[in-house]
Amino acid sequence: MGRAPCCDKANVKKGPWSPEEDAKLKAYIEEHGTGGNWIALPQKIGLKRCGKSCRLRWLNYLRPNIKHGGFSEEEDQIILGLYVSIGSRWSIIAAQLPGRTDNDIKNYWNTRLKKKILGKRSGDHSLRRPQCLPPNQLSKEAADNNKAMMSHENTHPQTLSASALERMHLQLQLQGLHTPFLYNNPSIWPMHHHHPLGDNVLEVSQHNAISPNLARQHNPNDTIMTNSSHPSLVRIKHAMQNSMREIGQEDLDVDCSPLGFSPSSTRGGHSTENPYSDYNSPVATGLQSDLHEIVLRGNSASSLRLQEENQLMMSELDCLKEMCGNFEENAALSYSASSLHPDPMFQGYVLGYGL
DNA sequence: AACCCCCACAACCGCCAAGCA
DNA sequence: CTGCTTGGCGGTTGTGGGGGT
Repeated sequence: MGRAPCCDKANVKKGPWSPEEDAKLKAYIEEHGTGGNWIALPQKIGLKRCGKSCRLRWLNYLRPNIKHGGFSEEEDQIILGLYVSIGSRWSIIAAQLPGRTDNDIKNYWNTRLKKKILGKRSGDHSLRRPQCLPPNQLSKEAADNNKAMMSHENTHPQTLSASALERMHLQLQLQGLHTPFLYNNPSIWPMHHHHPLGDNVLEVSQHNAISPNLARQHNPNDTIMTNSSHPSLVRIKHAMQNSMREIGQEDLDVDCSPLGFSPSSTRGGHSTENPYSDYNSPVATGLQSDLHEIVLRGNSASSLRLQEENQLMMSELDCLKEMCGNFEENAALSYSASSLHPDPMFQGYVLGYGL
């Protein structure tokens, strides 16, 4: 048995609101307020609309001081910065832009801003994978293939969500970086040797490992980035900090978010605070758990030798976890995990994911 | 002029969590 | 504790207008 409908769907009007309906709703709410019950409101004012529809109409269109269209360059920067940082949590992003609604920002992002950013590259090679389709195709294909993709993700942990990939694309686009490393090593690209990040991968150089164990397992063809003073990491962090400063959000901590995880614990929340601001928060801890889970899932069918290696890796990760207090070391964590993973395909995946 | 396609935006849908009886 | 109602959220669809052929 399904969920009880919020209203009598047979007797409610759908589709665009007429000026008369708008006037009725606006006049009533301005005089009486919502009464704390949207479901009962349409009956009170004689509107043949669903309560949820009334609420949405009020919040997104009729409410005072709502701005429509005409997004400024500054607003673009805020939206972009926050999207890269926290993903599609539109209500949180909207909270940073007075007069803008989450719906408005969502629409603006999906129809214009994303194209403006990602569409700069003509002949976009990142479209080689279905998850990297342009926005309009992305939503349609995502809907069509959702079940298949979910199933695929269960059995192929190296598959990134479209959202995570998109955010990585954007980050790299913002940083304007290139790479010869993964890009030049198709053997480690997951998904039928299609690069997980399209053509944008950060260039990193070989580096001292954080411990002898990490160094011991270091594949000479691989790249380990475990030192927080590594120039590339410092550069990324500064770029992130600068972009946050530019949009007037220097108090927003950029820690953790560059990993690109989308912690489920924040889904549906009502908080407008930055979920990544505290490394020891449940969200940040969840981030680490996500990484552990990814690594473990990748190892689920490992041999005994690989299991032992995995055990070693996990203890290394625990050490790193203790040390992780900022972005640089979070990046290092993902790099270490990728470098240690026994499956070359998986190494490439986490390596990319970490950025 | 008619048709088609694309785009932008409004609106809807289903899920989730909080609150309450 | 359980189940129901409600509000909030993000994803998706529907619709109308503009431009191209």
